[in-house]
Amino acid sequence: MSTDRYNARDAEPRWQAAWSERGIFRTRNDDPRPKFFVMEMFPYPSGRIHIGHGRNYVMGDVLARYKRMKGFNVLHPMGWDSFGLPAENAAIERGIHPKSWTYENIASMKEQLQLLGLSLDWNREIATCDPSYYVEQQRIFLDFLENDLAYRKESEVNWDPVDNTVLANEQVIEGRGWRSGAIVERRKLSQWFFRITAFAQELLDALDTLDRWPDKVRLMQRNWIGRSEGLEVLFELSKASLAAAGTAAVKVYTTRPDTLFGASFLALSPDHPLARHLAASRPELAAFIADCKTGGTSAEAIETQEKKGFDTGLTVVHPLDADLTVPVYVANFVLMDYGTGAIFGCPAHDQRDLDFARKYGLTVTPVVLPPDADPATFAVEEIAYDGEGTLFHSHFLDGLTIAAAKEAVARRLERFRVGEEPQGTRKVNFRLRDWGISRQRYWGCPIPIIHCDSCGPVPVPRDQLPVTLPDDVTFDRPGNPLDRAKAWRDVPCPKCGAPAKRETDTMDTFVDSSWYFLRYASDDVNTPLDKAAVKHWLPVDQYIGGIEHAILHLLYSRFFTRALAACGRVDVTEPFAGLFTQGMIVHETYKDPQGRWLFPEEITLTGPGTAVMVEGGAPVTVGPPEKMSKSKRNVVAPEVVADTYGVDTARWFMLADTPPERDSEWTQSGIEGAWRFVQRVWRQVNEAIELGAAADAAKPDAFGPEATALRRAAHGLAHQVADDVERLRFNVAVAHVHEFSNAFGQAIAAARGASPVPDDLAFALREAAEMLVQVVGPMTPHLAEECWVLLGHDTLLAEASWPQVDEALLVEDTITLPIQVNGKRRGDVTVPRDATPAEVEAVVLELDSVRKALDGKPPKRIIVVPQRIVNVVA
RNA sequence: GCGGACGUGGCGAAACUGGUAGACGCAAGGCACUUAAAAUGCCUCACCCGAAAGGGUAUGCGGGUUCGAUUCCCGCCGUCCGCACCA
Repeated sequence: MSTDRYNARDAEPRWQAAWSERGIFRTRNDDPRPKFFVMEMFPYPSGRIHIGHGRNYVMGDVLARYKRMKGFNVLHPMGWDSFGLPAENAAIERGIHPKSWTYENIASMKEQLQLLGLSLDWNREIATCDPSYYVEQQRIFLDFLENDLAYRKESEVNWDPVDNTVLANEQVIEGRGWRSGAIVERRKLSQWFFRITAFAQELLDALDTLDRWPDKVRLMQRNWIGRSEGLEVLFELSKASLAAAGTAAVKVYTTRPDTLFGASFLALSPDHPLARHLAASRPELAAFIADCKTGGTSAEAIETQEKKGFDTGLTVVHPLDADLTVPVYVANFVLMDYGTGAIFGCPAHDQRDLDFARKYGLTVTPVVLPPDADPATFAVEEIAYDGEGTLFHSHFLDGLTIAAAKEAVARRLERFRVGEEPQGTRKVNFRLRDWGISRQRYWGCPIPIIHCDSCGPVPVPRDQLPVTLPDDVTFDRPGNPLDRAKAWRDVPCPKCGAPAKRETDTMDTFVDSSWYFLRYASDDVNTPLDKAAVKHWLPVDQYIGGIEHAILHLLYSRFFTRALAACGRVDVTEPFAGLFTQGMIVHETYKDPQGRWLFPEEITLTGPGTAVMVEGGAPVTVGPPEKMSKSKRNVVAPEVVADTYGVDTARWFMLADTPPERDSEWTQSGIEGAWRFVQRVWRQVNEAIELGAAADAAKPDAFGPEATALRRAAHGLAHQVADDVERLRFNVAVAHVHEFSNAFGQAIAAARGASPVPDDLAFALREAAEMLVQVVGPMTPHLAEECWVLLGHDTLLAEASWPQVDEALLVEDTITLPIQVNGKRRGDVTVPRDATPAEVEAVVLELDSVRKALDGKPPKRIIVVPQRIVNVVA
């Protein structure tokens, strides 16, 4: 029997081959066991991966392997989010076709991923750029179209006037095109949209049912959907303004109808129809509107933009007091696509309105009086008041709370009429916008539409799907190659047969990832969306991925699932029952004296925060830990770790110490610690086999204290780690394994001292070794297989069960209670587990430390918390 | 600006629903084994006073509730994240 080192380099490929040969991770839909669907967010095949990419896959793998041991039919699939801009950039920069670039990357990344020993069902591997995948996406598009969930409308895009091309937001850098450097314009194009807003309320409400999602993510989605309740109010134009306006009234949206008596201006969006109407005959207004259009759409451009207004000279009548009129401005900060594109300004109670009023000399009338403020002297100067209070200066609202005033105004305006319409209408608004999916790009899923001059946009007949991307395209010029692919583009109209053109826009890649989890359910490539299989597998029991997808990907996926249900394609509404957002792996950064980034293997650490270069010994600037990235070179290649320490060491390290939702720092000493532990398990199992009972030894009738202690530790381990893994507390699971290993080591040392080893201890040693191996199986699967063989098994541990826990061993007969006097610990006492509080009290009062503290006086009170603590109040 | 989270030894952290603060690991120091080193095993390791026994102080800071607070409440300070002209 060998107690040499465990040779990961030899063992790991062997076991990976064994798993693969036996096909044990192949999942069948007709398996009768209860299902468990665990998946990690699929990667974009950008090229080589680094160890930082591996953390979420390892976490998912631990759960998948654990659930298999617990008797579940586990689905743990993998795929590639393989459409996207980087492939096109590679084509432009290096002349490689996006398709070859993508598939080459998939091949090498797959090899690297497989190195990690993940228990994936590669039979269900998908790539979103494969026609066998996107054919279904095109069908879904047509389903959405037929169910009024997809539509076409004009929308603004970033336009590069030099390259004559549309730019994605991330290609606009400081308002300029990333390649041409030209100032980006906003231009309107006809584009396809998915009607996610139809589900706004459902998507919001259902967040409450997602109790296994992080609160943070639910909150982010809630804010993103952004529901607000308010009132639409018609402001009639005053008589003098009617002719110029050419309309009878302007509709505004407000969430603060209570402050209506504080209104001092109305502001229209530059895109508001009335603003445009007026601009037609007023060049200075047209110029103002044009001026509003310059500048980027980015957040910081908007933030720094000065708030500007243009006085139209028109006035409107106050809806609650016909004697009052309010001036109408056009203002650059009013958005056309939220509410009605027009607002009323109440400067006293809205900071932005106040700034605007001060700038243009408008009146500021406070109408909400803060509690305890004096109505005679309260005034708003520089800071608007948006707190609670009661109404004043507000006629029939005076004295009401804000909530009551809102209600009173709504009731009154609902009864008033402007023409046929009620003057006020309660309205719920959402911040959420419909999802524009058109991208003027080549490397994406083609939109299955043909544009005909006489028939308009015509869906591609379903029997002609998929519309596949043409391979014969060039990237030597800016713009979308599909626009130039004449042979592909020019087709007859499916309806009338006249010459027509294909839609050359492709879908946003977020569409690809919005239903791939449904695709995994099917094990038949010809039925990519299999309703019965989806019903069987969905929802995903545990989804694991980065927090960066908290909003878009996860919201789009939720929408897609609901939309598909509305189309009758699936029976589920929420795709992900459990969500976990894992932290990143970070690593220190290193720079040479010239300021160039260095790879970790190019430096030698010489102390805390100091390092020198391996070659030449020049001093190295050590930077703080940051997300691993190729550009900063603070990356570690998985194959290097596998070669040096073995993959199990890397897996153990990734799970240890840091809570999985936090960022974890990759360090040399940390990985060495993990390596030592892997070796320790190997050694302990070997020693336990040597000292322990034979595999077929009968269980002794009785166990002495030493053997019992070890058995308690081993059964406690299996119990604890099961709980830890279920709750994804991998760092705590690792700590519990360490704790057990310490106890195991002591038992082994004790056994060494005995000769011969008593039967009960020998049995316990062997049992403990078995349990340890089973428990670490999900975390360090190769090591566990190797130990499993040593233990005499001819099966695979990957197919073994989780150890049976003897519940009786988890409870002790006696229990040690800490004793406090006045809340300070003054000792402890060991009592029978089932001792009554009175019995405990009696024992406690006899304690020297307690007597000393009481100093002969009777205690005021004794609190006995059974099986927890005793507190004596002196 | 709005919303949220977090703050515990030299470091990563643990502490279940208000009940022994610092489990477990890393680093550091000591000892054993060794010709020596590596590896391994054992021991020490929050801070202050003390030779020790023991005592005191400690979970960002200040209050509060409680027999008892890392945990609950209020106010500050700091760090991080999300949204951001949303009427």
